[in-house]
Amino acid sequence: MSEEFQASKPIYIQIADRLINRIVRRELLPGDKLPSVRELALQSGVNPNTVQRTYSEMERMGIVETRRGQGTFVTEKDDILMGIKVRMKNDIIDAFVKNMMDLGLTKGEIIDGLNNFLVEDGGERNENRP
Amino acid sequence: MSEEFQASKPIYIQIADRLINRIVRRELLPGDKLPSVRELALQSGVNPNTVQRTYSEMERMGIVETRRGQGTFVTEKDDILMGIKVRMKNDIIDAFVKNMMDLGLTKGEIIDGLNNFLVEDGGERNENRP
Amino acid sequence: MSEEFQASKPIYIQIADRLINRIVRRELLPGDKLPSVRELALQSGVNPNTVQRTYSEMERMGIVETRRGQGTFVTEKDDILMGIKVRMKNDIIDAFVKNMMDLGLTKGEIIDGLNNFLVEDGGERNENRP
Amino acid sequence: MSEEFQASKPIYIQIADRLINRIVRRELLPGDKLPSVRELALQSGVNPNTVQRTYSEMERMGIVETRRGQGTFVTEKDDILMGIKVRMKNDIIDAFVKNMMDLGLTKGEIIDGLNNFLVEDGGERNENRP
DNA sequence: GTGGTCTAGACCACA
DNA sequence: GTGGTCTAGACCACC
Repeated sequence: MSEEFQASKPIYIQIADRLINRIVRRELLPGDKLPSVRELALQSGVNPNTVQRTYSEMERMGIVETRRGQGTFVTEKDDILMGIKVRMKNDIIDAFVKNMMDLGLTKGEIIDGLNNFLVEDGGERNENRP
Repeated sequence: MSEEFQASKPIYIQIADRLINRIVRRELLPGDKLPSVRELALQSGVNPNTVQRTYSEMERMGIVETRRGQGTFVTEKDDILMGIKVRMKNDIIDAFVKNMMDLGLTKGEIIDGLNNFLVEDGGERNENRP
Repeated sequence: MSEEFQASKPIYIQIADRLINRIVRRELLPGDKLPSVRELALQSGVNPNTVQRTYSEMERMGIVETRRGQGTFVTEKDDILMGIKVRMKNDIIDAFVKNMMDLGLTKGEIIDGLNNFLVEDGGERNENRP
Repeated sequence: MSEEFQASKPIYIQIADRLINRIVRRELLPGDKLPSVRELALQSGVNPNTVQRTYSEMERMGIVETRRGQGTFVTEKDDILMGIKVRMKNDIIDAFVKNMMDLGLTKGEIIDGLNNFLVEDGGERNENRP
C-alpha cells in the first residue's frame, strides 16, 4: 500500500502537492475532511511526523484548517483557494518562460515547442505515468 | 565582486546552471577554456571546493572536459551539447505541462495562459533581470 | 580499527570498490541498509566527507538509494545489480585481453598463461588475503 | 598529427606504455634509437617536459639508456627486457584473477568467461579500436 | 538519528 | 599554473 516518492523533493512537500492538486481540481471541496494524520501516514507508507508536517505547511498556507479533536478540513474560504490556484499557475508559467529563455529560445520558439508537444504527446498524458 | 545565491538550491548546481546556460546559448563555444577553479571561486565568492564540484558535475554530464594541468574546457563534441539542449528543453516543457494539468487546466487553457503571459509581461523580459 | 589504503587510488573509490564487491557477491542483499556515513567513516578511519563521496558515487551508478533521513540502502532493482556485475566482468576481461595482446601474446598464449597461473598459484587464493 | 589520450592516466605513463609495448613486441630492438624528446613531443602533441618525464621513467626501469649528446636508446641488456615482459605479464594475470574473484567468480567461470570472449570477439581485436 | 552542502586550509600529481 | 583529493569542523533539512 506504500507509495513511491522521488528523492529530489521532501516527502512532506510531495504529499502536500498531491492534496493541493486535488483541492484546486475540486476533487476535494471546501469543508471536506482530510484523512487523519495516522490514516494518511499508513496509506502513504511514511512516518506520521511527516504527514503532520504536511498539514502544518498547508495550514500555514491557509488551505486547510484544523479543529481540535475533529480533524483537518479544507478551508471554506473559497477566495483563498482561488487565489492559490491563480498564484500557482502564474508561478508555473513564470518559471517555464524563464527556463526556456535561459536556453536562448525566443518567444515564438517557446510557443512552437509547447504546441508541438501538446499535439504529439499531450493527448495520452495522465498523472499515473512513471 | 561576490554574487548572490538563492538558498533553495545547492550553490554548485546554481553555478553549473549559469555555465550551462551560457554554453547552450553559444556564449561559450566548444573548445573554450573555462575559468580555473580558483579564479571562478574568487569571482563567485565561494570556496574553491564548491567550484570543483561544479566542474566535476559538468564533466560527468559530458559538457566539459578537463585536461590534466591545463584546465577545464567546453567539450568539442557538438552533438553532445545539442543533445543536452534538446533534453533540457523537453524536460522543461514536460514539467510545465504536467504541472499545469495537475492544476486541472486543459490544453487550451495552458496555451491561452502562456499566450497571455507572453503578451502582457514577456516583452520586458531580458537576460539582465535578477 | 582503522584500515589501510593504497596511495595509487582515491580512498573514496577504494571504499566503493569494497562495497560493490560485497554487493555483487551477494554478501549485501538488495534492500540492505549500509552503515551510516559517520559510522563507516569511523570504521574506515577516514573523514565522513570521504564516505559521503563514496555513497554519492554509488548512488550515481544506481547501486544504492538514499532515503532522506533514513540512510543508504542497496537498490532493490536487481536487474541493475546484475547489469553492473556483467559490465564489470566484461570490462575486466576486455582490459586483460587488450593488455596481454599489447605485450605481443597470441590468444593461445593468453589462455596458457592463465591456466598455468590458476594451477600453480590460484589454489591458495582466497578472499582473506591482504 | 596530435594523438588522443585518455583522461584517467597520466600522459607521460601512456606514452611510456606505448613505447614499452613496441619494445617487448620487438618492433623496437635493443640498441635502437628512440625519437628525440622534441620530435616525440611534436608527434604526440604534448609538452616536451612530458616526454622528458616518460624517458626518465623508462630509464629508471632500465628499459632505455640515454647517451649524452646522442639520444635515448633501447637497452642492449636483453635479459632486462625479458624480465620486464615476464613481470608485466604476471602482473596483468594476477590483477585479472584478483578482479574476477572479487566479483565472486570461480576459477572455472573465469576460464569460461575468457574463452567465450576470445571466441566471440577476440578475433577482430586490434590496438586501434577506440 | 540520517544524508547533503559548504568552508577553510592543506597536500599532491600533472603539464 | 592546473585539477583532484582529503581533513576538520560546521550547519542544514529531513524523518
